[in-house]
Amino acid sequence: MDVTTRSGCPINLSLEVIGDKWSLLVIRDMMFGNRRHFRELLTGSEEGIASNILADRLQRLTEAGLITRAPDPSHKQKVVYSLTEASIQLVPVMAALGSWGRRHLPVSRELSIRAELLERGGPELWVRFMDELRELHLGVPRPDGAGSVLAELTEAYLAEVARAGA
Amino acid sequence: MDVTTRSGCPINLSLEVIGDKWSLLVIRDMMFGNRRHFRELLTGSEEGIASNILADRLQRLTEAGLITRAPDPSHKQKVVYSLTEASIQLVPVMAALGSWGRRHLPVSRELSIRAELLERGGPELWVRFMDELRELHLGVPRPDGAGSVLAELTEAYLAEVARAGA
DNA sequence: GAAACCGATTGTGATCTGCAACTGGATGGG
DNA sequence: CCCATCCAGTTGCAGATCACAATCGGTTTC
Repeated sequence: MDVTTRSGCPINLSLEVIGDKWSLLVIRDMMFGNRRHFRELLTGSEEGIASNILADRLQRLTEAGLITRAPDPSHKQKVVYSLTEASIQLVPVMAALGSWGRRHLPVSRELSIRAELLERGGPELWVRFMDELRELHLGVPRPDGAGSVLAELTEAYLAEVARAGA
Repeated sequence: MDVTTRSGCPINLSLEVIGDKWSLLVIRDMMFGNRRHFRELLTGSEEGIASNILADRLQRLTEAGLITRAPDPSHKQKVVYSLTEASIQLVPVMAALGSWGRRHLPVSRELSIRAELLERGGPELWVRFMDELRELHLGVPRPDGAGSVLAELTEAYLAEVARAGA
């Protein structure tokens, strides 16, 4: 659907796919929040995405190959969105962007704890996380006993929320 | 000027600053193309940025602290734009984005050679490059004998252009 | 003194965005 | 069966942002 390409530069092409204010947030919520349904993405968003924008981005990302869409067997009307290998490989981009934002922008403590852990964990942690995402979204089995990076990140986030809210 | 913040999430805040199709390209051209004047950025852009968009982005990025503006002593009307420490630290983001784009999008060989070198060089190369950018843009001296990453990248690019054009 | 160059600004339509209301169908409880 | 609720979106609309071309006043070059 991408008939007009401005240039063959990798950075430019990446921006043509994810260079807007919402696409990466949708992927972030699917990736770190494990949100898989339209409603979850719509109402769970910290930033308050509008339903038409969400619908548009889900469609665009699907066309770009960053997301797949499948009916939910448990509910005839529900749709399950999954990450693809391409979007799973955005983990390092997310980590870099999170590290940079954490360092240079007025982030909130609760929401930046995950970025901090991703930064401290480095590439080894990213790889573990990506393997977990492959299991969750692509059904690729992992060896037993592999811990859950997602759970670690979520726990750390909730602990920060509890501390702040106390 | 950023009165409305959608959330304190590092990724969201980063996107509010550089989450559009042009900002990162302007920084890319300053960073990898060493373009420092309005005209250089305007006419040297592979993607053909419009002058009003360029003016707007330069102003926005200046307000966001990613760019500084100074008169050019050699020409009363010229203005020199420089990267700041904040934008220099976008090097890892650029590298991650370049690696991802190179792997998943229809990039051209000439324009992706730099992304490939950045990926192969890894964080050690990025640090050397960032030191070089600090010297070029912030006037921070480096030890003598430190090679030029920028020159290496540019040479590799030109070699690819020559090969393709031959 | 004329031509070229400098960093922008202006005007114009086209596209994108945010917001609220709404759609047709599915589900669950009484 | 009935009705409230939930589901993934769609529609309409106003305002913001976008791309493109022409142009600005001033500076430098020849």
